[in-house]
Amino acid sequence: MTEKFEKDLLRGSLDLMVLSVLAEGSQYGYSIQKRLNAVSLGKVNLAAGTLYPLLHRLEADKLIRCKWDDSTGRKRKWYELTAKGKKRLNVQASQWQQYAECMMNLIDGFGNAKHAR
Amino acid sequence: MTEKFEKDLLRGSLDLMVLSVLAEGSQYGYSIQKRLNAVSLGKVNLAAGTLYPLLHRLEADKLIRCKWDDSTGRKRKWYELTAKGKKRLNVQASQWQQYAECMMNLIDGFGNAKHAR
DNA sequence: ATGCTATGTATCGTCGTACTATACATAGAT
DNA sequence: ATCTATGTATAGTACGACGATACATAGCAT
Repeated sequence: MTEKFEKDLLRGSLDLMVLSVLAEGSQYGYSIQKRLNAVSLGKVNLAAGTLYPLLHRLEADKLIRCKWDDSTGRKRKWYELTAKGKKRLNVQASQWQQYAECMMNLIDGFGNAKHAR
Repeated sequence: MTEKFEKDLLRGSLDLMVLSVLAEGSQYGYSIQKRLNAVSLGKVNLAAGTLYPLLHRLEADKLIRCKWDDSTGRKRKWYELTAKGKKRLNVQASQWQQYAECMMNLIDGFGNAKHAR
């Protein structure tokens, strides 16, 4: 049974996750949600009440821009990265990797699969 | 100039960090603060207002236990992991590693040192 | 002696964000 | 006709990291 990550684990990296997904190409809210769920093997399952405010925040910060499209039957709000958003993605990703390296050093030896079972 | 990590990045992993440090041996608050600062190359610099409530929380959850010691001149509150704390450390570390793997897949290609400079 | 810095622990109020619950609407399937 | 999946949205809540503040002592410099 795949369990969700503890919510606070994701805190601070959800923005980065969404920006990363959008870097693969334009998406709308619901598809971002499904995509994150897929790449995380079910462990990231954003509630709508998390995702949409987050998208609105990114948009307010000019990191993404959107346009409505109802030409395909469904009314969807498509998002894409702005130039500022791409820059932010690089900065955030870089910072996350430093953070990860730091954590790895700290927890090295604990929680390895072979010990945790 | 080394900059601190964004605070929200740490949220959800500070407990794990502190548990990891205590797994190296008993420490008191101030020394934990200094130790985290050292291993993170200055990027984790916990404010006292962050650390002490955190320690009290871990203690309330029986993950750590403490005893005062003023035999060395300084009055210090020494903390050590409980059995429950060690278990929690393994679980949290394992979960963090899964989270990290997931993030790596997502942000692979962004923020690499060679791209970010 | 006096002041400054580092050490050491503690609490309070604020802010941001992830969550649940709720709401609404349409498409497709049974 | 009803149920599920799709699709977007807001309101209220919970909680942790932070800055500000407080207090006390040790050691050092002037």
